[in-house]
Amino acid sequence: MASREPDDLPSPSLAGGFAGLLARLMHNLPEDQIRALSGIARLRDIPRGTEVVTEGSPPDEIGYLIGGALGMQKCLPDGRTHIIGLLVPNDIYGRLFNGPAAYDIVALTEARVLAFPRAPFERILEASPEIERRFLVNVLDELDSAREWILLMGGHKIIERLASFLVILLRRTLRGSGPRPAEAPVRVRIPIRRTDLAHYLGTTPESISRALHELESQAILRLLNAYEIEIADLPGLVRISGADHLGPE
Amino acid sequence: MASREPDDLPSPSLAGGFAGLLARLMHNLPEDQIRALSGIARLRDIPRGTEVVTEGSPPDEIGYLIGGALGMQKCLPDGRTHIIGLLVPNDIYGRLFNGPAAYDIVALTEARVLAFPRAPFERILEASPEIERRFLVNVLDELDSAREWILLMGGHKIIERLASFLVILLRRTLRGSGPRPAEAPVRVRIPIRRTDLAHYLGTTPESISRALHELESQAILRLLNAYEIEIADLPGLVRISGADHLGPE
DNA sequence: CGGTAACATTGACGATGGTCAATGCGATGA
DNA sequence: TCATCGCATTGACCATCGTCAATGTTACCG
Repeated sequence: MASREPDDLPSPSLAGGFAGLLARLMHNLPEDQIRALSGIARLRDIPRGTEVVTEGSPPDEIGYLIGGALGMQKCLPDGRTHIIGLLVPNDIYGRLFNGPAAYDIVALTEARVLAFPRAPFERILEASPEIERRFLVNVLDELDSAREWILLMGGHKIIERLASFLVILLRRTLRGSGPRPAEAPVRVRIPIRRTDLAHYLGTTPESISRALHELESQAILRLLNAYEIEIADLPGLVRISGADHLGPE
Repeated sequence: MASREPDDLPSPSLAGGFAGLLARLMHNLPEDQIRALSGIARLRDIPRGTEVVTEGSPPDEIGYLIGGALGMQKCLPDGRTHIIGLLVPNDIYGRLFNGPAAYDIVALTEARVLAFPRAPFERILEASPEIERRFLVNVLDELDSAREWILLMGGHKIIERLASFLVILLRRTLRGSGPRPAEAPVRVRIPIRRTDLAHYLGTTPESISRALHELESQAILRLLNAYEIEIADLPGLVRISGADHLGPE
């Protein structure tokens, strides 16, 4: 049970104009500003493993992730790397006005981004406070996401952390895709390898594997293959993720 | 070895004018805007245990922490609480333009803050893009702090997490206080109780205690009392923490 | 079609740390 | 001064998880 490619590009067939995407990204913006932004946007496909942003160097672009997954990671002195943030479609990366990046950003899968060259983007922001405020709100949301991860990492048992991860992944995956599919079993794609996921959750691939199969044996989910799972009991997953831990299962 | 009061107010004897503080908070701002901000600022002393911001309700003020410690915490369905962020002097809290707070903010010790009523603060921000951009940069820094914590929580052994915590605490405590005292033993005050610290690091008070005394037995630090420690071997502490950065700032 | 590479899984074992219970210590108040 | 309260510490025990080694599975390449 192992497929070698976690890659997953939903291939949004957008032909030239990004106005729709941008409108969703920063809704309620005046028409002319949407047009100004889409004028400098460039669609880029990024092969897996590419370093999109390198720690210590000021990033030369702001990116809006459309497909695939990016990981923010930090290399420790002992050679190991730690993933400290996962970017899924609809996330933004890059820094503004704010010096060099503090972390590497690496494509964990093949990825597709809408890239804004940094300088023109900043000029547009300076010229239009509405966009800047929209961006500020986006950063505040990122901050909430980060705090959510801190909460996740506080879970003692890794099955709790894994459940939290899946809940968050589910929510973020569904985010931005129309109406919520009510209460049917939902399929989710884990966009990264076990090793990366393990680093992300502060554990090991072996423990990830065991926890996943433990969840399967509890009928919380089904493992279709190494990267596709089907959530069969979402309330149960949520319960494990943080609420209930009185009895020993 | 236990003193009941972790409280600690450095008592900045500022008499009426906050211009100096504000100038440091948002340096490079024009004089008139500093004055506009200090016009609406209010100094508040907050007793320990007070809920400064309550989850779910839009905060009615933006705060700049001067003394003491605030904790951002989340109450889980099972009644436990998790600390997901620690605010030390020079930190900012509060949300702008952005809906209700996602977490409680509680005074872990007696604390002193410079409070800006939300509405006038937002008006000043809307009227002056410089301040707004400054605030954006501050939020981006907060985001970096949060990611730093995620990295910290990824450490497998709690002695690593504790060492990371102490390194970060040291840096944040020193931040904003003049030049660095070169290589002498540094005294640091842990501003919170063992239980809170344990929740923060995703562990238990017992393990915190053991890790602290383990560090002492390695001559990395000395425990003066439950809340005051003296860092005797900073490089050693950094080495154990796994990271290699003790940035300036 | 094999063969190999890359990754996931599984099992065994030992270390780390969570849990429970008991004890120590400092502050506060009668 | 003593009693008590809140918290920190310490010790014993055992569940959990990290580590190492072996095996299973899939994709890719000759």
